Amino acid sequence: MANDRLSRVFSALADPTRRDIVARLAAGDATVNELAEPYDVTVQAVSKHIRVLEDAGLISRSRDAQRRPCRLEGEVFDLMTKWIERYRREAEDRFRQLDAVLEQMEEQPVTGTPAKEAAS
Amino acid sequence: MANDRLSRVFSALADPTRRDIVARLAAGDATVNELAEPYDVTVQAVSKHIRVLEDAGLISRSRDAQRRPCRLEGEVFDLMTKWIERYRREAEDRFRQLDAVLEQMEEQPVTGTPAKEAAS
DNA sequence: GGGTTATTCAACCGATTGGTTGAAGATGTG
DNA sequence: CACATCTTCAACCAATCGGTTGAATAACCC
Repeated sequence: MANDRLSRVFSALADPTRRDIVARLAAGDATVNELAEPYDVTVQAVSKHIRVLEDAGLISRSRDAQRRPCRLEGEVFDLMTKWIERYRREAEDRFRQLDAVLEQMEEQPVTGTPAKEAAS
Repeated sequence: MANDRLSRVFSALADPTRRDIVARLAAGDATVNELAEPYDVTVQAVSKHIRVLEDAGLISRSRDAQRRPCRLEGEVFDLMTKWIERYRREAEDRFRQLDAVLEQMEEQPVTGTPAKEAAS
């Protein structure tokens, strides 16, 4: 369950260590060992984190001898942004609508029809 | 662990059912029962999902008799968008830089200084 | 007050997660 | 080839997660 792309991306970014790794990769490519260095967990744990980020499509990896340098992939961010912006906009639109309704109610207070719909 | 705001938000949105709930709330407020109706899980399960969304600050709730209508909160989206946009921009900048470097390498191929920095 | 409706609490369960240790691959270097 | 380095695989563990059922709250309606 929750195997779709968006779920994997959000799930990957739900961990602060992984977000930190993303942040550091934004400054430049790095190997597993380099990425693992600042944290006080084993390099295997970081390797797992990187796997999660890779599966989510947030990073890609090449090969340089024994090293597997990680690179941040910008594309996936669009996927998130699109989802987020869509619902944020709708929420804001609704907010503006509510404001309008409240304004009108002020001008011309309750007459009849007790308003009780909205969702259904 | 992973108790900071951003972690809670990303984690909340990592579940497709919860994203669906957010999507539906973008169209208008709704009660727990109304939200639970379309899914084939118990209302308790949905209640838990809503709790998670509320703890993440993605929704707020009021009271209407026994009902607890849920409303989408737009603000939190900004938090995500800011984080995302920041690193997306950096990734894209780096991408452009790389392009420039490759271009220059084409014009004037390898001379000396074997270039081996970038991350550290 | 008694019954109904809406929601949550509590305890439990199987799967997943983030971590560990230890061994195995993969690859350059003496 | 032997060895060191970088990375992953495998097995395990405690904690969390998404779900369940059953009981408890909360508020309305007759």
